[in-house]
Amino acid sequence: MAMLDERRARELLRRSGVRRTAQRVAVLLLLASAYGAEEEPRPQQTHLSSRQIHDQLVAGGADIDPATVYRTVTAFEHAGLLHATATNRAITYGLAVTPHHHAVCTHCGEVTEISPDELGDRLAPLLEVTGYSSADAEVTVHGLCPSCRQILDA
Amino acid sequence: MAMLDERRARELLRRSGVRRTAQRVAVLLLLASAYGAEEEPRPQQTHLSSRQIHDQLVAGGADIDPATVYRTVTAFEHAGLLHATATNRAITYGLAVTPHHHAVCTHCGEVTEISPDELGDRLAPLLEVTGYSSADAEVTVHGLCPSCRQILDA
DNA sequence: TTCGCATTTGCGAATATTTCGCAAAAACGC
DNA sequence: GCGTTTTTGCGAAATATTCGCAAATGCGAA
Repeated sequence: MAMLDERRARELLRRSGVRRTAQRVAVLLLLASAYGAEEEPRPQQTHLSSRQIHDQLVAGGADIDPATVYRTVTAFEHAGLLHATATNRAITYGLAVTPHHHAVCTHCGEVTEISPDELGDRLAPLLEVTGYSSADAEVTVHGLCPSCRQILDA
Repeated sequence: MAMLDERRARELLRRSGVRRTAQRVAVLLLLASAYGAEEEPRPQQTHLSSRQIHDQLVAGGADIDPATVYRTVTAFEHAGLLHATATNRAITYGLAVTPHHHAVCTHCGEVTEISPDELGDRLAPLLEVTGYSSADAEVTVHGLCPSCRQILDA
């Protein structure tokens, strides 16, 4: 189900210059599994807050300290493994293994994934303007999702 | 210097269906002034955290409670006046009077503004994919800014 | 493998941050 | 102006985040 198995997770960490520890692998796998299959009408939560990460890991039987989660997401973000998004009033983290993109509704907070395929080369012109390289850039669209717009228009 | 004077701020609040109070006008003006002129080689900070907003207002002689700032940014964000971005480890807020766009460096946290003009119609095709309307959508690019990429490549 | 060094973890505690309830104050429509 | 509704400040509680340090772990070299 997950796009990332234990083996890949390990390699990813090594390549990213991050020491491989049980805790870090766990965080990585959890975030990977959050991506899961995408068959739901409304995508499930792909981004998790530090607290959610900790809670879910503990619920899954892992033994990890909250402080470690904080340190881990910080390290991961610096290594470019994660991507932080402001959702409602919390910072949530999503896997950034492959550049991918999001649309975040400013009203309901829902995060919709946009695959690079869907985006095609519509991104390149936009990046040109910024000087960022498309290799490691991600785009987040903030706005009203279609359903919230309907509600608010009423 | 600011793109927003007292008069405009008031009108903006009214149109947004937000009650006009001294505190809210102050927050709005502060964020507007954060935009300032854009002549610096490195853009100054255009997005502020709740704490920064409070500190700067107090430093400027205003009398406002931290709790009010929290409530205000929440209200503003809902009204579509602000836009939240995850920067480093904090949520920061920037004015969203006119849709505008950002590039956030995941390494140094710097936020670069992209004007709608610069973007031209490069945005529309991207929004098509999401179903979001271009009227109220903003784009944030996350990645390595050119200078951080150089540093990290070394 | 085993050893040694550098990094990471957990823990406990110190700090920050954010939310809440409530009474007083301020805004808005009439 | 007047009454109603919303917002504010305050104090306190609930959460969240960071820190220091000793023990544990990972990783490269021998």
